[in-house]
Formats: sequence, structure tokens, C-alpha cells
Amino acid sequence: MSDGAATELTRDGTFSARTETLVREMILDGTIAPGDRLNEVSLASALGISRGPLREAIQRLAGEGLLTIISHRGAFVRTFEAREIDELYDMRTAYEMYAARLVCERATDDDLAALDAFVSETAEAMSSGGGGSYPADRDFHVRLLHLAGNATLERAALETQAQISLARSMSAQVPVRAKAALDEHADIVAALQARSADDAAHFVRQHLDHARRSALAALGFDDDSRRGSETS
Amino acid sequence: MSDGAATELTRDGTFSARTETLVREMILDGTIAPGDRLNEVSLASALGISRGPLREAIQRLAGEGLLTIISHRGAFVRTFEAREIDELYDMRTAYEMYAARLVCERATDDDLAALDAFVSETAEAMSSGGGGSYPADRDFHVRLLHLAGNATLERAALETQAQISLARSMSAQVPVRAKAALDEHADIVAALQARSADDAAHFVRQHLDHARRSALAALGFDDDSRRGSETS
DNA sequence: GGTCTGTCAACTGTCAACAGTTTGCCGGAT
DNA sequence: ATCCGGCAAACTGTTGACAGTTGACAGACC
Repeated sequence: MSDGAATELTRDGTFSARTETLVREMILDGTIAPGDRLNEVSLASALGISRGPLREAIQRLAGEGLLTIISHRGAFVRTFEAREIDELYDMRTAYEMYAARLVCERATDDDLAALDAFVSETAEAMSSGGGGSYPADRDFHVRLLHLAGNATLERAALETQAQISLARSMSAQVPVRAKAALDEHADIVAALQARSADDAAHFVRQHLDHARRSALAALGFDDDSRRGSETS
Repeated sequence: MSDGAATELTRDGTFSARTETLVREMILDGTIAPGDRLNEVSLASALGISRGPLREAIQRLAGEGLLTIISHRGAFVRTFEAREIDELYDMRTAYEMYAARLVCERATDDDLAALDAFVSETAEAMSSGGGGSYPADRDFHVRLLHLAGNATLERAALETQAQISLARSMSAQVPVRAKAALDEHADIVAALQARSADDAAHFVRQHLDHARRSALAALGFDDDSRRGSETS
């Protein structure tokens, strides 16, 4: 953060837009961690721009749920309480259950065969290589959402996934649920290929419930601290 | 738009935040209609502020999907194509189906009794007064979302509802589906009280599918123009 | 008459400076 | 030693001015 020129801005578009994507990457990369404050003057000068465009980028990122703005105090990389993470997983579940229904109705057999192949290949690669299959897990969900054929839904779901990813970055990562997740993916694909929307939705929910519990546990929240701080 | 002082800004908070809510209301009120451009200098001077805070508010409203920003051309109140409206109804359906499931699991009997009473009262008021029950329809969905007990989901769903409301403002309004909608609400409540999540979700989807068709028809889109402009 | 080109006004993108608020520090009183 | 009040530095909120881009209009040319 202190080295003069820092990361460089891409070449086209307005400063505001370029800065938005750049800062988003810095947040999701972990270059700036949850709780950190964004010092407008130093960050702006590090990027070689003035505070105006930076502030506009900050407003948008706050709208995406990646930053929290406190009046007269500044913009902070968002931190998450147990309850908020729980709510984010609800959102994700809502999106993907419905996406699964849409896939059942709209996807071609070829699409589903490709998804099936993807899961199989991942399984093979994992049983031989043995590495952490988290990126493949994310890919599966990205593919599922894309097959639903709803760009708005896809964007919203990815935004929620980004928030979850940020929340998970608060812990020392990698709960290694890889094998179980893969089996659950296979269940989902099977239901999709059988064109039974209810089953697919059910398996999606089951899968995400497991992921939710795993994430909350990795973050050190006991299983029902998520209902702790009632706001209403 | 041309009367000097225009609508006044509320008293507390930053100009940026106040302007955001004020402009949002202007958009949803129809004070500025879909397709209209926001002239930064004239709007800022009408609000008695400078362009900086206004631009920040514009960024946030664009993130909410109420404005579309085009580089070097300005911010326009968003317009919607048939496909986008269809996608928004998908979003809404995803939210409310899952909300219904959550209500089945979490709401107290008293909560559901109150919701039931609300529907009955609306029905009576409508059979006597006979007026358009659209505000009551909205209230029902707002209550349902609130009972789900997930603030994040509630906010996102209301944001989508606002976009749909804006989209519908492009037509000369009021398809008067009031009576049928009310019956469908009653079906949903019955399923909730029976604590059968699958049925509740099913009725929610059915209800929103009807609302979707009604909205698309009111906007003059033939029933499947919504799949018209493939982007992918 | 129609089309193309050059010029100009309007507006957005960006910047640098000013003003008000918050926060941390320092000194003094208890 | 601790707590309180006030001062000063740092930072955010806001402003007004400058620069680059866009779209339209007017005039020349085919």
C-alpha cells in the first residue's frame, strides 16, 4: 500500500469505473482486509488520481456490499457478523434453488451433459491430484447459474458469492469439504438430467446448507450464534 | 423540474445520502420518467448543492438498477426491455419462494394469524369499497418478506420490487388483477399456516407467474417477446 | 436536394482547494 | 494514577473551476 505507483490502472474507460474494478480486486484479493479503512487521499495519490473519482467508486462498492461507509469516518472493507453470513447463505440458496428450476426447464440435454462431464473430470482430477477443489466448486456454481439463462439473476448471485467470499476471508480458510461437495454436485446434476425440478432444488438447498455450516464453523461461530443479535 | 427550489432536502446526514433518497423518490414517483436524462448542473443547482454529492448519489442509484450511466453522455432513468422485466420477475420469484419457506419454518402462529387477518380485511374492504387493491397487494408481499426474518433478503427483494415498479411505470398502469391476486394470497397463507413449505413456495410461484404475465401484457409485450433478444 | 464536414455550445469527467468533523494527544485538576 | 477538558492534526464532505468529449447545427460540396 505504501509503494508509490502501486497497482496500475487499466487503459480505457473513466477513472471512476477503472478504480471501481481495481479496488474490488484489491478487496477480494485480500490486499485490503475486512476492517481496514480506505484512506481517500493516500489511496487516490497511490492510484495517481484525485479523490473525486475514487469516492464515486467507493459509493458503488458500498452498494455492492463490499464496503461500509460511516459518515465522517470513512469507508471500511466490510466485516460480517454470524447473522449476516447466515443471511447471505439464505440469499445464495434462494438464487441457486431457483436457478436449478430454470435449468431444469430451459437447459438443453447437451448443456447438462457438459455439466455432468465437468463434475466427472473434477472428480478424476481430485482423486489423482488430490489438491483442494475449491476453485472447481466455485466453477460448478458459476456454470449452473449461467445455464439458468438469466443475466440479472446471474449477476446478483455472483455479487452475493463475492460477499460470502469476502466474509470467508476473515478466517484462515480451507475447510476442505471437497469430496463431499463433489458428491452433492453429482446429485444435483442427476436431478437436473432427470428434469425433476423439485429434486434439483432440494439437493441444491442441502448442498448449500452444508456449505453454510462449514463456513460458519471455519469462522469460529458456534452453530446457532447466527441467530444471536436480533435487530428487529 | 423547472421550479426553482424544487423539493427540499431533509435535514440530517450528508448531502450525498440525502440526495440519494430524494432522487430515488423522484424516480419512483414518476417525477422523472424512464428514459429521462439527469442534467447534473441543473439538478444540482435545483437541489441547492454542487455536482460532487449529486454524482455520488447517481453512482449508488445506478448500482440499485434505477439509473443507467453512459460514459460522457450522462445518467438516464432506466428503461426496461421485455427480457429484463422477465428476469426481474424471476428474481422476485426466487426471493419470495425462499421467503415463504423461511416463514414456514420460523414464523409464529400469531404472525401467520395476523397475516391471515390482513388478507381477510383487505378482502372485505375491497368487496365493499371496490377500489383498486394494488397498494394492499404490495403490502402483502412486504409483510411476507418481513416475516422471513432476513434483513438482507428483505432489502434485496424490495430493491427488485422497486425496479419492477419502475418498469411498470412505463405503461399507463392498473391491470386490475385485484380479486384474483387476493385469492392467491389466501392460498399462500393457508399453505403457510399448514406449515407446508413446498405448497407455499408453489403458490407463491403461481401467483408471481400471473403477476408477471399481467405486467408484461400491460406493457404491450406479447407473451413470449420476453425471450426475444438473446444476448449470450 | 442530400450528404459530408467543420465549428460550437452544452455537458460530463476530473482536479485542487476550502470547510467542518472526528480523533488522538497533552496538560492540568482531582 | 486517573479522569476531564481543550487543542491540534488528520481526514472526510463539499465546492467551484478546468479540460476533454459528445451531439447538433450551419455551411460547403456533390
